[in-house]
Amino acid sequence: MCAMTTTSPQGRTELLRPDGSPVRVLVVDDELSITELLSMALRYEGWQIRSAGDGTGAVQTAREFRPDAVVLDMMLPDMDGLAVLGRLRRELPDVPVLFLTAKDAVEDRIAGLTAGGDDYVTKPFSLEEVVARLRGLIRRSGAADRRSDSVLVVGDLTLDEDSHEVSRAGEGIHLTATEFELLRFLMRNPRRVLSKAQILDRVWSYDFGGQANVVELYISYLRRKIDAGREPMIHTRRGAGYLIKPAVS
Amino acid sequence: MCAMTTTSPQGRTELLRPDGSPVRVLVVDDELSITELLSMALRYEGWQIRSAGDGTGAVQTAREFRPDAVVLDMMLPDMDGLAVLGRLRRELPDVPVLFLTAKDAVEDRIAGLTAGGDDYVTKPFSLEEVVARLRGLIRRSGAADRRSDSVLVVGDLTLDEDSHEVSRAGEGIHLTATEFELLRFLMRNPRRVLSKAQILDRVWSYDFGGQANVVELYISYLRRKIDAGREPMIHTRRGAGYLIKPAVS
DNA sequence: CTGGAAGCTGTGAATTTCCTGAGAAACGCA
DNA sequence: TGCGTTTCTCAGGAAATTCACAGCTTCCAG
Repeated sequence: MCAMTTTSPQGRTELLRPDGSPVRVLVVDDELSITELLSMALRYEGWQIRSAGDGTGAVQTAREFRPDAVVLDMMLPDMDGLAVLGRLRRELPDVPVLFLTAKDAVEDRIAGLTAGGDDYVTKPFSLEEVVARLRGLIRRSGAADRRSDSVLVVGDLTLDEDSHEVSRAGEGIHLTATEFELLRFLMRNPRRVLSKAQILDRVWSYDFGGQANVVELYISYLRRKIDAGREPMIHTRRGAGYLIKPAVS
Repeated sequence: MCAMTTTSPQGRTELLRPDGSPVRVLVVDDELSITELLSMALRYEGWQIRSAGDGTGAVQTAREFRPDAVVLDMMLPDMDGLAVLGRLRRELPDVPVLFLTAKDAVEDRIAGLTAGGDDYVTKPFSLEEVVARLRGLIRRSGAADRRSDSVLVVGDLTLDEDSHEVSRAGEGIHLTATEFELLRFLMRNPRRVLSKAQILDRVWSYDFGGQANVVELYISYLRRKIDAGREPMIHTRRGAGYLIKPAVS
């Protein structure tokens, strides 16, 4: 009845640790709104989340929580991001870290860090991006059970999360970054109606304040590239949202 | 926490908690008429309901009531909706929340709310919509989730609440949003006569002031699409209402 | 058999929702 | 810096949906 399954609440396949327990992620940011937002979204992935508001708390929590991955803001009140990283590494030498950083402060410091297999996203980020990067990190770190499953397939449409390659019926399709994220979100929820609000919340960055019809616009772009001439896979449910499903159905 | 389903003697599927006790829902709104309306409708679902009129009361009640889901008006007298959400989350990190919000306030403030798996409906809402969304949230918040839970079946007629797809005898049928909600209401109460007043109260928003014969109209639409030629499933009980049941009977 | 009540449905108009072209602004890269 | 690409706003138009109205049919009581 309540047995552990490999199917997440969304009906997608879920990352699990080798022993079947949920993946653990530690979120470190001093802005409460950010930790809340991330905690929510990552819990929804079926992961176990703890959060900390500063470097000291992060190291402490890490020590007893033993996370499989850490989301770490580089800008913390009490400690420099690098210092936190150092101490984290002393506790958990192999844990992969996803850095959160301001847009402009990227190049200099992060570049070297990600060489070790870590990754980063810039603020403001989209949740799809964070989730995707985290999944990648966890998958590559070997903490998760199911390895090398980075390809989403819906009908004759495939999307590779690692190489960012998309093709339909074997034919390669070039997508822009936003188009790619939108399609990934759709494909991670096949045959499910996703409202424009859900899509906006998930695919666009959390501070996006624009018109909601960007979703319509990008759906329109995607259709041009994905459905173009062929049997349509992206469908509108008027008054409800959009969904993707195999063409033959 | 995980929800399971059982079938009541009336032939109606209801959500239950793992230990067999009824699902608990906390309703938070400052308008008494709204909390009353919702409490009534949700109790009718077989759920256990508590209500609160402000943020403080909501947090207090949540602490001891431990609800499985919360219906939360974004516009409360003492606290901002987001503030209430924050405190609720501290008490119950994983409880799903259904937000009630004014129609025009959608764009600005909802951003980010559906990201964590929460959902919202705009005022004025229809009860069917609230119930359906709540069922979805509760279902998805549980560890065990079977896809079939989202599919209603009556005879050879099926309705998928996730994909919003309807088919009879395997043949897909396109329904508009209102038709879909009406059919869902009928199918959730098979073999039961539903009066036009009941239907109006559940399927149309609570402030609907139009002609009562919209129900007849939409029943007519549905028949054209569902029964069209085939053995009829939607029946009129003159002077009483309508009911749906399997064709062979 | 008949009249009224209840229910059914065609017509059409108002409204909502969605799609998409055009162009401005922002971005990335050389 | 300059150029091509990407993102996004705006607005017009197309299409779908909702609903009122009114005439018609069906049912039933007397």
